[in-house]
Amino acid sequence: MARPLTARQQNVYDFIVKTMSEFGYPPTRAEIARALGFRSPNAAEEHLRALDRKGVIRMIPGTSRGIRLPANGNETEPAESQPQSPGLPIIGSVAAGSPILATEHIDRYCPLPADYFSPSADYLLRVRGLSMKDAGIFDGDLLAVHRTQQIRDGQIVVARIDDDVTVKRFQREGNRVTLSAENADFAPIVVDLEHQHLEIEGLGVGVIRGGNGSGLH
Amino acid sequence: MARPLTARQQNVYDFIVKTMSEFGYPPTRAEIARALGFRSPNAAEEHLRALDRKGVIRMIPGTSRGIRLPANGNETEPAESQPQSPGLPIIGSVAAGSPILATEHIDRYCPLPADYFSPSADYLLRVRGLSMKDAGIFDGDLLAVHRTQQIRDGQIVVARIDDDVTVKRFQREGNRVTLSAENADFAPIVVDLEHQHLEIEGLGVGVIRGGNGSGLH
DNA sequence: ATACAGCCTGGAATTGTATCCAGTCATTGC
DNA sequence: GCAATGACTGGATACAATTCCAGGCTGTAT
Repeated sequence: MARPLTARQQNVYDFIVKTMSEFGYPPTRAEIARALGFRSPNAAEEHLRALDRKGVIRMIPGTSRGIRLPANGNETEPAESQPQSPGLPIIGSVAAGSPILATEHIDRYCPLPADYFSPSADYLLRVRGLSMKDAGIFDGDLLAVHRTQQIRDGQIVVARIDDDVTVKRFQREGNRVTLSAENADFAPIVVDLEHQHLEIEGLGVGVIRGGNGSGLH
Repeated sequence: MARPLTARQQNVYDFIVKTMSEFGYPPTRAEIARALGFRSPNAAEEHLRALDRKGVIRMIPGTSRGIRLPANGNETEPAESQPQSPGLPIIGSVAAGSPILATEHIDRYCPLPADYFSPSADYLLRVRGLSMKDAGIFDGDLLAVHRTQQIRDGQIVVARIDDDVTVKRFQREGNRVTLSAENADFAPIVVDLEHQHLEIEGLGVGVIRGGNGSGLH
């Protein structure tokens, strides 16, 4: 399934979602063109065709405002869309192996909208151990993760090194990446990108503690 | 507010709701007429006017499919319950004076159900300062609070001493209560219940960090 | 080099839709 | 009896909206 929307296509899609949640009906070509600054409704039409081809919308021919959003992952506005999402999935623990993203392994949800965090959270990971205690992340906490590879220095990331998944603070100097724990008992991990493979699973965007009866200690 | 819809008006209204939940956009006059067996779109138009007059829909003039359902009761089958509470109120900051419980000072909500925590949370407080950093509560974090006076030793409480509100760990020995910060830079506060007044606002039951774009540091 | 997708302008044909006008028929309240 | 309201038919008009056609300009694959 080819799904990489271009930046412009994403703009159009976002405007459709926004319009539908705000007004209750989809926009016309002219409205899209006006909102995005096109001088021709045809520009909007072509973007709609592209979005339909990629499967994120469905066009109903010959119908005014004939745009549908198939059941799918969307975000932006909660507002009053009918499918009430179960919330953010809790997909596993860090330091207890690899988090598994398959739906069948998700047993719990935290009823928070994804866009409560910014950038928006894609899933939650339960953190094991105290390696990040000086960053305020304790054993049993849920870490909200935004799935991305774009990391800036000093941010907290979920990284995978040889099938080992950890939460660490990220620092890069040329080809050397340092993953630091926030706890004096743990030594930093230095990865040489030329010889070792480092995969970034995502960016830490939030922490939740005390949910599901785990309490506060 | 006169609101008794006639049977026919109810039919039209039901068809609008059904169409919107099924297709994602409202019907046209012609579609309503076809569905209800009218031979003229004008019949639908007049019903729409009546529904607009009675306030159950809103018509947007000059706009195709320009029908909106104002926030209101809906029915049929989409299994959509609207009594969606706004979530937990964020009622103020600790260490910046007294938290005010009046509704007019609540500007933000965290869209989490109260019973996500256990015992359930009644409100959220934004914590200022680092006095609880060793307990994983950092500056800017939201503390979920369960309003109660029943505290056990070692729990984290929101306490009020002479109009000063703080978050501390609670310890009681006879008539002497010790409120300890979780930070070596802060000295514990010892309260003699015979001479000083100590009011317990509630019990800390959870922590949320990173919401509302505050990010993770 | 050439082809192709993405992204856009400008114009125009055609159909979809909202909306008005003129009536008909029945029911209800005054 | 008469006005008011609800529930329509039938037809007409003007604008809203989709959709096609003919381009241009930028990249990135082949």
